[in-house]
Amino acid sequence: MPNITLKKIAEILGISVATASKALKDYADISDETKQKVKSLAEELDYKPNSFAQSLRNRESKIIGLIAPQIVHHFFANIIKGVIDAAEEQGYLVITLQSGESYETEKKQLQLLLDKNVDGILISLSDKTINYDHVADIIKKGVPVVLYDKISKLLDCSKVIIDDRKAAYDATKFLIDTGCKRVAHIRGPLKPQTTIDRFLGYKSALKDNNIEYNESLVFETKDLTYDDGYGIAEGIFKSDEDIDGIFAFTDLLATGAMVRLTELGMKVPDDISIIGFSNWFLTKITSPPLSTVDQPGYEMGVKAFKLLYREIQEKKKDVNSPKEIIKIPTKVIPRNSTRPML
Amino acid sequence: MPNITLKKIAEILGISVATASKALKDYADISDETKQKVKSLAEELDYKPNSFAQSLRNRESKIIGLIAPQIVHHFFANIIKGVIDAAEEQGYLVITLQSGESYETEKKQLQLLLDKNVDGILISLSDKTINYDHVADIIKKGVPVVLYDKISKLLDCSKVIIDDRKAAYDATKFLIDTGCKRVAHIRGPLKPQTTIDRFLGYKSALKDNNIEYNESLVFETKDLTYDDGYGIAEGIFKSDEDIDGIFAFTDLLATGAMVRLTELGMKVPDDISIIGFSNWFLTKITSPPLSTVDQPGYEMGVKAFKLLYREIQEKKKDVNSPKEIIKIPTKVIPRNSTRPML
DNA sequence: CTGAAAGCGCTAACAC
DNA sequence: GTGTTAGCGCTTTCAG
Repeated sequence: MPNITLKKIAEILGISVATASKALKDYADISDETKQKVKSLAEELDYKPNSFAQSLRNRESKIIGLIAPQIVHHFFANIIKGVIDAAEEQGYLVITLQSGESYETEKKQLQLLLDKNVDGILISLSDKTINYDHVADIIKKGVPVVLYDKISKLLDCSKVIIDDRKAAYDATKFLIDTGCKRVAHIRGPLKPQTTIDRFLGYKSALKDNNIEYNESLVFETKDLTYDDGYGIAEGIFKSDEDIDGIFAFTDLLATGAMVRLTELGMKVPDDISIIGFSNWFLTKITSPPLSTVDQPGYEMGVKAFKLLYREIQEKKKDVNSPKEIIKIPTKVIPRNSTRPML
Repeated sequence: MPNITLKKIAEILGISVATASKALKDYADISDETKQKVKSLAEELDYKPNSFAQSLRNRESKIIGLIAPQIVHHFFANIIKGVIDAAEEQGYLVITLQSGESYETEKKQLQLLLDKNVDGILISLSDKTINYDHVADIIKKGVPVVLYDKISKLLDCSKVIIDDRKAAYDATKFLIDTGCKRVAHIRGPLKPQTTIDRFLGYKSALKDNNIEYNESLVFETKDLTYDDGYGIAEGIFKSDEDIDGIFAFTDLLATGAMVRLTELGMKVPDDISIIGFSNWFLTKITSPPLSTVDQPGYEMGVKAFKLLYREIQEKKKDVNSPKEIIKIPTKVIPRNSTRPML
């Protein structure tokens, strides 16, 4: 059951393959009559151009690659969804790969995508990636690359990121505005840029509100899990610093801390206000529901694809506009783990 | 900066393209010396075969398509991860698409994948899909297709599913074994096969334990959300049936019900035991942590790919082994929303 | 052991 | 307006 090819259509109609090809593409130098004949026969036979042949000729696959550190992850899943939707709208399909936060895997994945001749790559760097040559190399080769979320300032390409610093600033300010005087910060190791940025946002919100930064109000966990939040909470409870507010690096950390603090007899938000980060699904069902910062993953995915798409188009036309960095705005979602605004 | 092609390698070495090609593929009729020369030059120049040309010749893309109803979904995200990992191991890449539970979209997506000449397709049917011709058609055309999770018995192809009936049976039996006498069931509309199967499992567990099935212990919600669980709980609370156990169709439903029931003054698990379904992440952080049934998504993804892979191989060899249906076993995860086993 | 030739299906420059 | 030709890069007979 061989597939319908242009050749077959041409044979049936007694015309040349070239004419058939042009007719389907509405070339100006083909008569309307022929166009009609070709098109209707193509329709009738359910002709589908062979994508391999097209790609081989046109040197484009209409496929892009997407590398995420994780897939089973609310935020990244949303990004992936956004990318896929936006891509589909432009006739692109998406090959998704996950690095699992491993530098070696990330490197390998990148090569797999290149081997498949994807038209461009969207990548979020693994936390463990410290050398960026693998990405720099392909950028140098002229492959359109856009970094999203986990980026590196050392890489010269377009990027889409959360405005982490501002987001953290807003969250911290929100705590202060709702009456907190001694705001603690729970975060992971100061390694990824996001951690640094949120920490800086936290600090500058304090400063702008004339609260002195106090190192002993910063609690560092090993990972960013629920258990880490749960574990660190006792230290907050026992601290002599009269902590009355917590800005946690993630919702998970916040939730863990909230549960533990409640167990220890503190009332949230009356004794202590807690705000998380990401607006994960789970924040709606904690008790009390967790105030948080919404990180619009879907939108990020859409924007990332659009940037990449533009670069792909520009590459075809051999133009080269400057790299762009898009910061996606976030917003504080007040729920009941913080006090109401006065 | 043109790419390295076989032609270039052949030119440099003063041999023919054909020889170069065969040398790289270790054909028996090429001298070891030539093989070595070709291979080392290929290595040196970082030669990568052009995948389009290969695909065009070999009629295979080494890409498979994956359609899921949702991506932002713990269970499906796990499946996707499993598929991608298993595929990568065999040198396959995965194009992921989401139907968003729409029949029309599902149909369109399928076509997009076909147009890209994927070597096979993994699909989980949308809840709204009632006509299966779009899938039946491509199976008939000989495209390897494996259904996973949301399947239809009407489709003649290999399938990977959760043993829903047994899982529900086990969950219900677990409630009974831990002392529940009047077990309610919360579920969505009896539309997808999974809903039916879990309902049947619930019923037969009752029967096997000499508990009469009672229609008024079955609560049907419109959707499967937290809010639906929350909303239906009052009915359970006010019921005259002395309900002391709930088997909910999903963790979300269970969590919503648990929160509401607690608000209404019931003690979980002392007054009422609750067990959910799926072992979503959130079950670990509810209070009390929710007992549930683990649905191994990752494993399902791996198995689904393996089945598909086998079919792809068989198709190449033109053999045709019978379709296979794999049921993935689940297991009850006892946590604190149910009483301890005696 | 090696290479010439054909062809996968499509597109585009160029000729008629 | 239409057809011829060439070629994208690779694989695989088949002839030498």
